Amino acid sequence: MTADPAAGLPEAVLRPVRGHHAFEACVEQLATAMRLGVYPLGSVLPPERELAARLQVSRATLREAMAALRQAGLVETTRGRGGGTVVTLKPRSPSARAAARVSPERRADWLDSLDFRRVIEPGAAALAASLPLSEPARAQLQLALDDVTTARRPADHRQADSRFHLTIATLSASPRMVEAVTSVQSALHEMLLAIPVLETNIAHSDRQHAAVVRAILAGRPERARAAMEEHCDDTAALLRGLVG
Amino acid sequence: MTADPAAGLPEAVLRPVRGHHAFEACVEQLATAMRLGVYPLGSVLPPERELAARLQVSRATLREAMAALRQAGLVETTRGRGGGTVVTLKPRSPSARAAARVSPERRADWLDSLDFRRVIEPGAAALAASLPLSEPARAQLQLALDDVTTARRPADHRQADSRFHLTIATLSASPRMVEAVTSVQSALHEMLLAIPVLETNIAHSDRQHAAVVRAILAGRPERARAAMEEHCDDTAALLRGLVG
DNA sequence: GAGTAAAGGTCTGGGTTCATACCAATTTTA
DNA sequence: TAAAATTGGTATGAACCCAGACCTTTACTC
Repeated sequence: MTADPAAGLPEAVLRPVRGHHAFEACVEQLATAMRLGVYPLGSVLPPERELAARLQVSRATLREAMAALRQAGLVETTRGRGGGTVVTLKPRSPSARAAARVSPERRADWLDSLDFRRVIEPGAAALAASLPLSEPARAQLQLALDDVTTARRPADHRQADSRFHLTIATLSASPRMVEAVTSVQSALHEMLLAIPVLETNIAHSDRQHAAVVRAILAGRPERARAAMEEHCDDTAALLRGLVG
Repeated sequence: MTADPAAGLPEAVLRPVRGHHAFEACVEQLATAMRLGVYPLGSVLPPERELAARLQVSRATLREAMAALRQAGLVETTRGRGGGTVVTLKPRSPSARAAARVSPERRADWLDSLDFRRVIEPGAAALAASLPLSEPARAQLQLALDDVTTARRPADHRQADSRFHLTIATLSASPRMVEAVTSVQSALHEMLLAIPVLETNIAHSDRQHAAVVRAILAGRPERARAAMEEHCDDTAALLRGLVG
């Protein structure tokens, strides 16, 4: 008799070993970073050699990605000292394009990201609240919150919101957490762009953001978690019906 | 004036674009699956073509990985119909090898995985508890629990434990969750092997496992989360000192 | 104005990976 | 016993990716 593989596990555990081609992955990462406002309109990307090192690809490959971004109009490049690549991607508002053209796989991934988010982001907030935060860190968090609340146009608000959530993740000081939140925010961003959503209740959302920040700064993990959970639940409720 | 990239975020968000060489990633995934008991000793792996499709690599690349596993003595292969690749890797007991030879990066990753685990596994348990589970799913969970409690040798217990946690993740029905738990369990497994740990308190651990299962089967998300959190905290407390 | 520094642009040789066939061994089945 | 089916084994040419060196443009410094 030979042993059986554990029922059901193999299918779930063995995953595609890498997304796609390296240069596509670079395009994806950089475009995501720009869309989420990590590199907002007008900011300048690091030099090619540095970016290549950070993404652990050769400069040749990174340059292919850059060429694609340039061609797509997301960035512009100038040569010479003091030159570099600046972001020209303007934050987009939610468009009226129907979500009908979305593939079932993507739709499933979106729904998954909502479930995952409800675990990961409250966890990140709680973790951040449980750590002793440096003064600069506290200031950074407060600044990220202010950016969200003062953003006027919806597109700017969207980017500031992503940055806010990413900032909390970085404060948790856990690389895996940052990666998870980045992934989730990217999916969220896609959903919000693809869905002709009623102007979300920004005031409501901002109150929840503020509550999360208060709890983190006060060092109250459970409270931070609960506040973020509520925030995720409200957002998810809004979206779940529209993509289902 | 040009916009600045959001302070601190770029460094955290831009991550290496892939784990380099596809065949190494395949080796890693397969070896992990075997070590964690997803494919226990004596089980037979899926045919090469199927594995290649699942990992989304070419068969040539997958075969390179297989050759490495074969050479390392983890698997054996026979040809012809009914042939295939069987697992020959015997589960290892925690060895007395000191953890001193571990690189600082790995050590940091280990500590990170403990923080991350405290968020992800309780979240997975809660999510699973919040879903209506099919009868086979309930049976699978119960079976996984029984495997842990009845395992005699420490090495078998270790594998059954990994399988138990992975099973909960799959019941949460979230691919991202499964991936996160797999990553965390892999790190945990490394730590437990590298550290000459006192025989952990298996009875205590089993009681906690049982509590988690009860909560999940009863459909009590908060209780499941709390039980799993306690379990993670206890394990982490044991490990944190030894690797720090 | 000459020189240096910092950035993007280009080239080359070699290793990896891919897709797609086709071959060989072995068991099942007709 | 012969044919079919399933599985691992092999081969080939194209596309991709890498490391490193070198060139060009531009701004700052002396």
